[in-house]
Amino acid sequence: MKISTRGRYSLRMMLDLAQHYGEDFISLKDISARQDISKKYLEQIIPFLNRSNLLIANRGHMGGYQLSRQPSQITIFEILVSAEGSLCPVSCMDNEPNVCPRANECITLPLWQGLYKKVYEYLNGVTLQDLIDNKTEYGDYCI
Amino acid sequence: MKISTRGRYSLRMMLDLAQHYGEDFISLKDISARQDISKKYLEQIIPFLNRSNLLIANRGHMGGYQLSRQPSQITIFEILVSAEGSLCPVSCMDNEPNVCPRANECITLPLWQGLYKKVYEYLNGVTLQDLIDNKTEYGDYCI
DNA sequence: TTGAATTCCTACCATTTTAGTAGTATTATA
DNA sequence: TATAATACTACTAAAATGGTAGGAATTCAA
Repeated sequence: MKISTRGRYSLRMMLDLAQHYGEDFISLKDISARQDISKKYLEQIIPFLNRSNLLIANRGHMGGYQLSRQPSQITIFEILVSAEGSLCPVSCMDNEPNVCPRANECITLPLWQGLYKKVYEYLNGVTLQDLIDNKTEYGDYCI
Repeated sequence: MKISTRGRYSLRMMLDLAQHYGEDFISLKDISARQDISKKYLEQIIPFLNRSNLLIANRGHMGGYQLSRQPSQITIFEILVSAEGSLCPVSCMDNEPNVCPRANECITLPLWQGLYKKVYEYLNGVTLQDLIDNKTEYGDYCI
């Protein structure tokens, strides 16, 4: 039930790009230096975001990346799904529904669906801009 | 961001025990047969629940397990935390807070805290009895 | 008091996932 | 054409996941 580094690093990359939104293309070298994450690893992660059309990429000299939309138009849900794949809490919810033969009588499925709904609603309600503006609502919940 | 089989199997075990609450001790052999999960694997998983005082265990002939409380007094959150360890979405939230040196200026931490709050509130609001009664609120959310 | 049923404990193992590193090809621009 | 950047492919070490196996300890009933 953890977000992997792929998801966390992806979010930090996207936030870095959001904080430089409106400027020229931002290179992974710069992001790597600012975020202190190996550039080679960022190279490996960024295709997931690129495929989801969250970015505009430019190769070659002076190349790099830009957000394809304004930071206020990109939700955290989109980013994490792109980076991590499905955020469904159980894999039997992925792809087509009811792929599990027990789905109809499964007493736990409604629980997982309800949990997913909460996760979706929350993460889809927060944008990159919200995080930059520190607008996130949260409590002191830990452990 | 997936619940592992340890968490899912634990929940199914607890539900099985809940459905036989008030009866004698229930053996893993019976649970294994009903739930179609290897008894040997259940043996390995159940100590996590036992340590959290969710169960009463009895060894030997006619032994087995019982819930230590009524099904309406055991929340899904308790079960999953016992089985999976912390449900915090990022490991930097585990154990003592602010263990990460960047915690104070971390722009993403409030997001993870907010997400955890939602997960906690939801899973702590559902009991074993709720699942048995099919009282879970959920939507049609799936990828 | 012996045998069967059961939990409890420890060790082992194969597979998959995670978190990278490395090298090289490709592309764009100055 | 040199250079700076992405893009792609392959490799790898370590950890987590999802088990299996064997036997010790315990309890009860015949």
